[in-house]
Parts: sequence; C-alpha cells; structure tokens
Amino acid sequence: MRAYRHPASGEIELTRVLYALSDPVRLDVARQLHRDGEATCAALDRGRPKSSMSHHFRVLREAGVVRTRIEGATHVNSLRRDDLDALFPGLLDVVLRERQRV
Amino acid sequence: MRAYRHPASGEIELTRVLYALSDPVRLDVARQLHRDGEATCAALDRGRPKSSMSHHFRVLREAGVVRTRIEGATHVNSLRRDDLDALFPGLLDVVLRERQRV
DNA sequence: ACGGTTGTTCGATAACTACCGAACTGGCAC
DNA sequence: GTGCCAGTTCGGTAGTTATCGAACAACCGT
Repeated sequence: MRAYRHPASGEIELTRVLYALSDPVRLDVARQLHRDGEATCAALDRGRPKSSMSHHFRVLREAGVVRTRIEGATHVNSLRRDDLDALFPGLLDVVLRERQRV
Repeated sequence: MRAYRHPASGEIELTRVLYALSDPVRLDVARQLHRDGEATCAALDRGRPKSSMSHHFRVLREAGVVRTRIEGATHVNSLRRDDLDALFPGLLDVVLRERQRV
C-alpha cells in the first residue's frame, strides 16, 4: 500500500479534531498513543474488528490527530503532537489526561 | 416553561463536550457567549431558524457546556465556565480562541 | 510461490444527526 | 382576553456515522 494522505498542519481544523476525539474508542486510541509513543493498529484494537478500527484510524488521520507510517506490513501510528500543540496549545494536554471520565 | 435539566458537574462527560463543540454553529455560539457573557437564544441565531438553534442549544446544554436560565419569556444562556474549567482545565481556553480556523 | 499476518475496502444495515417549516406553549403588555 | 414575542416540540427528509463480516491487497518469511 502507498503512503496515506495526511492533512498539512495548516489544513487541520479544530472542529474536525474535536469531532475525532469525541468518540470514546478514538479518544482511547489517542490516549494509548500518548502513553506508548506509537503503536500498530493491531496493538490498539482491544478486540474490536479490524474493519471498525480501520474506520476510526481514518477519522483520526484525516482530522490530523494521528500520523500513520507504513513499515512493511504494519502501519505504525503516532500522535501529531507537535502540530496539534502548535495549533491548539493545551488541547491535547487536557484531553489526554487519564483518570477523567470520558 | 419549567426550568431545564442540566447535568450536574460530576455528570459531564468529556466526549459529549467535545462532540457538542465539534459543530461550527455550536462552537460559534460558545465563542459568542464567551465574549458577551450571556445571551438569549434569539441574539445568537445569525439568521438561522429558531428550531435549528433550539436543537443546538439543547446539545450544548445536555453536554454541560451551556446553562440556560429562564427569565420571563426569554432564555438566557451562559457558558458553564467554572464547571468546565474545573473538570477540563485549559479546554475552553484553547477552544474559544478566536482567529483560529474552525 | 505459498501461507500467514496486517490492515484496507466493500457492502449492507441500523442508528443517529442536522435541518427546517408548522404547530404549539408560556410569558408579557395592553 | 387578544395579540405578540421567545423558544420548544413535532414530523419529515436527507445526509452521516458506527458497526461488522467478507473479500481484497500488500508485505514478509520460508
């Protein structure tokens, strides 16, 4: 598979980011990426079907929350920390805090 | 009309807040409330139909973003700044900043 | 080339959401 | 009470989204 299209930093829209993070599954993915740095799709599925997770990763990716790098047969995801912190300083800090009700 | 049911501070869920703010119309409402302190529904409609605005206010209210106080025939809305700042410190600060793309 | 693994795409369904006109409710002033 | 005003609720429609199985594509090791 060829590399994904990711939105450039200047194309990232706040409402899309908020929407992407407003789903418990996707918020959980973001938090795990925050904890673990990066992870493959399979490492984050929590038993959910692959097709469902693929959908959620697409939403996160197209919103600009996550970057997916292809490494052989696996897709390695990471948070776009730098871009998001620059655009929306403090947003990830509060959203990714564990221990708070989702 | 009788007073609305608002979620208690402890019932406010992050994902619902994010969802409520992920709509450009509702985000705009929140920003105007931030600027103006409080406002009636009619003052925030920007020409949209009343029934549409009523829907958006309901989403904001049930997510815990807005509190609606009934004052005679008008409904006065205000941001739940204190509750949201306590629960999700920094969230409103970044989301309500004008000048950034929605 | 084959088999196993990783993840995407397709297709279908169910649930939800936005939108708006029309009818309605409650408050206020006269 | 009559009329007006502020908002809500209802009903319907159109568009979106979540979900998941099944089929598919790409990569890797043997």
